[in-house]
Amino acid sequence: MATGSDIQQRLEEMRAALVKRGVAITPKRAKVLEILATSDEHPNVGDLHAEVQRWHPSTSLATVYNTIELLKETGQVLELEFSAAANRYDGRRPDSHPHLVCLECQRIDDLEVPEPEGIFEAIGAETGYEVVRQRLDYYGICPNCQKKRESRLSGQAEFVALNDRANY
Amino acid sequence: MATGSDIQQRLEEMRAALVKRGVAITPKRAKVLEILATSDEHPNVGDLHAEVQRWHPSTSLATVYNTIELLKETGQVLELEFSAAANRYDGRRPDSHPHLVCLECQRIDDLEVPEPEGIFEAIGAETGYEVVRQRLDYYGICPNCQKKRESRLSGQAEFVALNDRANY
DNA sequence: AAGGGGTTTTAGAATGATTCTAATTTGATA
DNA sequence: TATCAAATTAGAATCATTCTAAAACCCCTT
Repeated sequence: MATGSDIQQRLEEMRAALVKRGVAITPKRAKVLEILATSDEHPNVGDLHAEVQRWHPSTSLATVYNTIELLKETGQVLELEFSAAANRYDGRRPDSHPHLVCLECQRIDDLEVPEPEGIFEAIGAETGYEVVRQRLDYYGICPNCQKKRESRLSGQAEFVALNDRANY
Repeated sequence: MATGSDIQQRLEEMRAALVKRGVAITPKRAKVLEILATSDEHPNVGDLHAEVQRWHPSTSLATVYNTIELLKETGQVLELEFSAAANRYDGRRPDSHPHLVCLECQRIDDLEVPEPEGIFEAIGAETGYEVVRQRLDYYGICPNCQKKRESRLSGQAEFVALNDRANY
């Protein structure tokens, strides 16, 4: 679990990276950084935009995209790409690490799985690729959505039958 | 390496799945299936469309999308999603398995990595998720693109210096 | 206090993959 | 040959993201 000082430290890293990159930490950018360093919900650009607007109502989408681009360039945010939905962002752990994705509510959780030591090198030796990062996601149904399913089913047995037949 | 009979078998599975699903195997659909069962290049919809058109010039994009949708529904094709580029499709191995993705030329190779036994269940027990599939991709530079890089560099040292300076 | 000059921000247009829609074509069957 | 559902089509719609050109902002110097 992230403590307050974890967050402060992460925020400081992000700021330092942008300063080194030569751009200003404007109030709107600072707010994007803060949300990313704080949130464990892997927000998308729309989420970030809405939240920044609570503090700086004139903020445009372009500013959020622009800030994220800067963070990506400096390796300070992990972008989780989706083709059927907006991309999601992880600012608390910008290194590539595994996630659990709920296919029903689109919730995304971090997953603690130790990386096999030297896996990039091993794959490189075998395939000739120079591996620089990975993506490992598990897709399924989160506990909340499982509960919702159960209560839907228990109350309405006749709908289950219909649903089963739909599988032909 | 895939033999002729591997491909025939795969093709037969696909056809059977669509028949069971209750739709016709039209000539255009048959061609999409054939390309998917044959190709190891993980084509995107545009690639498929262009190839089908060589045989059936009147084919529309919609037909390709529609056929892929049917294959997805019946678990007969693996969709590799990308947000910055068109999705890619693997019809030879429709089960989720690891890939190597070249960041430069977008080549995608299958990767043989044994799945840890019972990993879905283990993650489920730990997190409460009901895991149904995974995605594991390694991103890097393929051997071809590495060679191209080297020859670019060796011939043009002055450009290297310029490039290095661009990193500030 | 005013003016310059570069950076940041903005609104809206452009892009591009994918999905949708409504009309047309096809093909099997009677 | 007539019928009717399934398949196909062209083009419109959608939507996240990127691009563009103009406006706003900020710091520095005078």
